Amino acid sequence: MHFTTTEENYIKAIYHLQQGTGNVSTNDLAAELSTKPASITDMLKKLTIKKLLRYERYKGVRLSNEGEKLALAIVRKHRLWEYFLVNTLEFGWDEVHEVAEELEHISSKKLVEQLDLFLGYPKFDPHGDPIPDSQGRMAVQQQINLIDLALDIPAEVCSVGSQSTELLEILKHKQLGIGTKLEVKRKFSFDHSIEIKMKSLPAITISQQLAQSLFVKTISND
Amino acid sequence: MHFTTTEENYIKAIYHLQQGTGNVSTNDLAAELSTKPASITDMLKKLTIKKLLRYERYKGVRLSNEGEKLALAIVRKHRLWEYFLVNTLEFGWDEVHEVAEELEHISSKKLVEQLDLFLGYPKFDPHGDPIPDSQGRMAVQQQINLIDLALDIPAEVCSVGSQSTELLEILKHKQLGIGTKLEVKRKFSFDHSIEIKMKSLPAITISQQLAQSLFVKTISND
DNA sequence: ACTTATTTTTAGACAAATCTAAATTTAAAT
DNA sequence: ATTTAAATTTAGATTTGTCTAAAAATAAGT
Ligand SMILES: [Mn+2]
Ligand SMILES: [Mn+2]
Ligand SMILES: [Mn+2]
Ligand SMILES: [Mn+2]
Repeated sequence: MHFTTTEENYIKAIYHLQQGTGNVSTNDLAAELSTKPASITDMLKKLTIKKLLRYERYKGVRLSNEGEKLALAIVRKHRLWEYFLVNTLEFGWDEVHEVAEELEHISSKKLVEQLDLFLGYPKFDPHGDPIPDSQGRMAVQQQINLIDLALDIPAEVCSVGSQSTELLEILKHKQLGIGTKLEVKRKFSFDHSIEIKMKSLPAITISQQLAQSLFVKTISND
Repeated sequence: MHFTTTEENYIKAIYHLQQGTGNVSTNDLAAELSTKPASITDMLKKLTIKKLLRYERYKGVRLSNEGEKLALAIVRKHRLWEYFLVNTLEFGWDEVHEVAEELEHISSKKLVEQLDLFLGYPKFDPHGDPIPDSQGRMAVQQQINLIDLALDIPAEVCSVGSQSTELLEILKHKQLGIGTKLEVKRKFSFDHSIEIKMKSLPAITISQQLAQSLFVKTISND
């Protein structure tokens, strides 16, 4: 079965948005793909007929097994090309995404496998995101301690180091929690406190102790 | 200015067909692109507005300077990618064309330049066709003596080693001339004669003397 | 529970690239 | 110079992916 670039972009967008457990909403997809909700609905119907996803009107959408297989193949290509661009062609890691958005749609199976071989079967792309292997399997996401996160890398809190009431209290007060997206802006060597920035909030400083109890993963905006 | 994959394919097809001096006909383009003449006419109008070609109805078409620049950029990408596939990813030279047909439309300028650098600025692709440099310049086509042409390589007669009446006579009789497309099928070590095959004609044998007076170039069906 | 707001879907339109069938222009043949 | 044939262009229709505006369904607020 062959799919258009547009169809593949929809499948990949759904894949990224469905990582939580819930269904993906039409509006979220429209935002992700920079189109209008009406266009999303049309395409969802089309992709449902092609058996790539399970969709019920007004109830959101999830990928079928078929769809997830396709999504992983595209993500695999995207991240392998990013690795190639950075490690072989000496691109900066901040300039590869756009190019990979095009390269991920090249269809040759042999190309992907030979590229993977040539690169030495890398496990993570330049942004720290895992590269699916030819079977769609990938290494578990690296969880980095927030204290070790490099400056200006978008990340998302994915686990906490303790369940204590005291930790919960301070997290609530600072508006931090599982899923919070942030970047580290400064690190102070005096007391190892760090300054972090969350979207649409002023930067705040958190202590070494607090930072050490938070684990983050780099964000796969790929 | 940005162009669609389809537009680029038209430009490249016109480039390949206009290598002689005449204008390119609608029918020839339709055959080359596997579309119908009516579709060609529509697209020619569109590309004329975009100043990529000079077209007058019923009179055929040629690329403008703009169009030729674009064509050379696409051919450059196509042949660089072919070189990459064969020399870096260990493809066979017979399995790269289809893939390069897709890769030639990736738009990143930096990608092409870095790829060229990585490959060491190759001058010819795996089929012997010259690779345009970043300015669109390319090495002159290798002219191989027919006696040295390897078996089963499609080639085209591009010059003769003498202007003698005698040579002309035998060429005419064997239906050989400038532009004749052929492949060498066998080489006989006894007298160094060779058996050649021209499309839609039975194979014929020509002498060492005749073969030595013909020069061919490998055919750029890219 | 009822009203309002938000989300989602439908209906109808549009641009890109293609096709078929018919009309027009150019070329070839008598 | 007509007639015939071939090449090319036009006219009208189709498919894909998108849009706007209006209708329908769901969620939120009181
Ligand atoms: Mn990316
Ligand atoms: Mn990435
Ligand atoms: Mn080729
Ligand atoms: Mn080639």
